[in-house]
Amino acid sequence: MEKRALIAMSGGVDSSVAAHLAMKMGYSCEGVTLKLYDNGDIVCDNQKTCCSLDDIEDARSACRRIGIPHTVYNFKDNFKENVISRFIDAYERGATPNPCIDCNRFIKFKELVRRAEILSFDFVVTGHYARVEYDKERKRYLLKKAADPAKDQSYVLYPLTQDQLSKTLLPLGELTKGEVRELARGLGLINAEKRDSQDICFVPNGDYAEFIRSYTGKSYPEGDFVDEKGNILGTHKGIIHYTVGQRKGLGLALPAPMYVKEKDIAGNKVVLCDNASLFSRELTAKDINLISVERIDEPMRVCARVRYNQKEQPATVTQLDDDTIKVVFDEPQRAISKGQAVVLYDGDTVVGGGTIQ
RNA sequence: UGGGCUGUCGCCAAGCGGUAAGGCAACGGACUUUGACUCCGUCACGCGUGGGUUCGAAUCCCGCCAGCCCAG
Repeated sequence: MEKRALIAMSGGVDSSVAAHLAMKMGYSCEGVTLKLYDNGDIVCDNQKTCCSLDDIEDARSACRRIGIPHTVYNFKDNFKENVISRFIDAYERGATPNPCIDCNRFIKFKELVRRAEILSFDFVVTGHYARVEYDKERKRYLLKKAADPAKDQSYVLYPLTQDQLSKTLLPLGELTKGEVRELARGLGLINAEKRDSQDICFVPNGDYAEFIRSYTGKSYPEGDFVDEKGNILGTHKGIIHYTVGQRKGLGLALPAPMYVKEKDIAGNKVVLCDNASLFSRELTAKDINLISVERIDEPMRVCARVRYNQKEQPATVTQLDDDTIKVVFDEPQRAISKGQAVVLYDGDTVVGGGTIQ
């Protein structure tokens, strides 16, 4: 019997080509676009979103071109609860969230996979640049980097569980972005030249602090910028405007550039320092997910990324308990930020990852 | 009121007679399915103000204004 695949289609080139490739692989395919929010809910002044009405139309158009049915699932409530709320909570706690990872973890690979099962699909397909393989010896599904190192997105997929990986197909893993666009052109897809998405999808204008303010209706009071000794350097615009390692937007004219070292939520202070003081060697991460191994029993040599698009850095990881790991880098890392993900690699294989504390 | 010092881009600051360095900030762009970082570009026809000297002044001279310090 023909296996059925549900393609998560954003309206962009990548997922459209992924749909085509899934077809070619012989699956019975159906495209779905997730409605994650209403444009009226967000501050929207242009079309740079990944889930706007136009994008749904683009996805529908691509499906028609490819010759598969297209539907729209309403995930608005789920998105609000698991992505937007967590995003805001993180900023209010002084952390720096990565909503794309939450969206993958809670929406695309959890709720969508669950819905797919109910509707008796065998697989969920996405346009992520990464690879899933089954390792017979270890009897585990592995998540690996994409063949195109420039577009690799394995970092944002580290939360995938064995069960989710077993039901996930990532057809773009072996391709470069150029090849994907070439395929799209050949297929006559209208989004072949559509620009890559960027910024937070629900904050298309990039002003996330303004988004939080208008979304919550709260005000985030001004406070002091202080140096590491506690000297007051100036006044900040409200603590949610800043993130660790940030330089721009402080508005302070000091002899040398200053960066955000940490945020003191209780004191409503933003602590500033010079670049050199931003480096540290270790971190702990919670809420972990391990992929290539069941558990890290002994200190393990890995390469780790502390943010998206960072070159991996050699480190040693130890597991402290079921949900906590500690990572010690060979060299100090710049601006390790609470709320961001640390992802561990063994060569091209994702060992696992967690949320930096 | 006497004496001294200072006044150059939003902030700091070079310049000391030859046609306005630099840093910080800001703004714009590149990069980027997160926030950041980074990179590139822009940013004083004018140097408190009014005169004067000079081929030529932010740079020299005089007056005025403003600020700071000391003395009453």
